[in-house]
Amino acid sequence: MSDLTSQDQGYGTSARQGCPFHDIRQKLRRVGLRPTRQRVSLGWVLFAKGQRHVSAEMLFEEAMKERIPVSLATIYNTLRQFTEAGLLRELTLDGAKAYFDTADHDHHHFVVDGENRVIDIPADEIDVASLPVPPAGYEIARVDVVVRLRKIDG
Amino acid sequence: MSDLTSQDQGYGTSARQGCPFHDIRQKLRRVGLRPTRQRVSLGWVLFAKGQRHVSAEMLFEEAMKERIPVSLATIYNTLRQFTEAGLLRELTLDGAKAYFDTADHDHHHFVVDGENRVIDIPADEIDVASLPVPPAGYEIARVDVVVRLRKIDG
DNA sequence: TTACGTGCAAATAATTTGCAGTCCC
DNA sequence: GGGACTGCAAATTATTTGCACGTAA
Repeated sequence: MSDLTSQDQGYGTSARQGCPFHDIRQKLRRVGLRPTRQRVSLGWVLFAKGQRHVSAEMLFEEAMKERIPVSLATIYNTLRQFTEAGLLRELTLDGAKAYFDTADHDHHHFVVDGENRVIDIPADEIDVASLPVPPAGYEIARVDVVVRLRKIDG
Repeated sequence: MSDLTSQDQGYGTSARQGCPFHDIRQKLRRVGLRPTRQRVSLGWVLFAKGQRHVSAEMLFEEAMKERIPVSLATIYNTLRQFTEAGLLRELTLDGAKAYFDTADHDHHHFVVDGENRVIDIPADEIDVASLPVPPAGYEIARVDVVVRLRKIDG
């Protein structure tokens, strides 16, 4: 915020393959969020750089690595705002940490019991037949399937 | 612990319908947990009294209501131990709170977005066809389906 | 008896919030 | 310029832990 004023949009030219910054800005505007420097940068990490599952801490470290000046509080705010805007999905696993994944496709998740790792299950590899009837007054907003894995004894 | 010594096992005779305390003791012994006063009492609340989904806080309040002298730390310990023993299942939803449900049947869950409410989906009302192939070295331990509900706009 | 369990209070860990300064439109 | 956004640090919330005492086997 003080030592990076000259890197307003680029964070080094090598990171600009495909120049997705404009796309990110559009994406943010479309959901009513001001494309601020932090949001655009974090959006780039999440949507252009291929980070699919992150916790607040992971995104923070990723941002540090990319020389994106951002505070942890803003990471939390941004994850929340992106989630509320529908750009991300919260995925809460055992333990107290929340994970977020990019929400642009329909998929489910493998999670390994003790590990902090989440693996996508492509939508066509799983099939939920016969959804239950929701209680009166409610409709199904979405269905999350979490397939918990166990290391094969070895 | 000091004012309830005379209620060692009964907590009032009216609560003993069917006298499930012995069953609870057996259940605990079977999984290698000493049937202490607290564990038996909490087990009774969870398994005999029909409490199906609880958070630590809910179980604590329930225990207070039943005049079961138990500390919050013991609630946490007990929930953890029961879960490790396979008597309970942890169900982590959005937000920081963990929920636990009795694990003796195969079922999934409805959850309503903003509310602290969990509703069982009977196993026969949902059907996951075509499970995905787990990554090499792993096997599927269990599949959790969470159907998120939204109040029909009113 | 003796190891295991429990209660208390203090310690952690993740996340949120209040407020002063900053930036986008 | 003005309201939305960010950063910092302090506050909250859920949960864990260390240790002295109590209790089941």
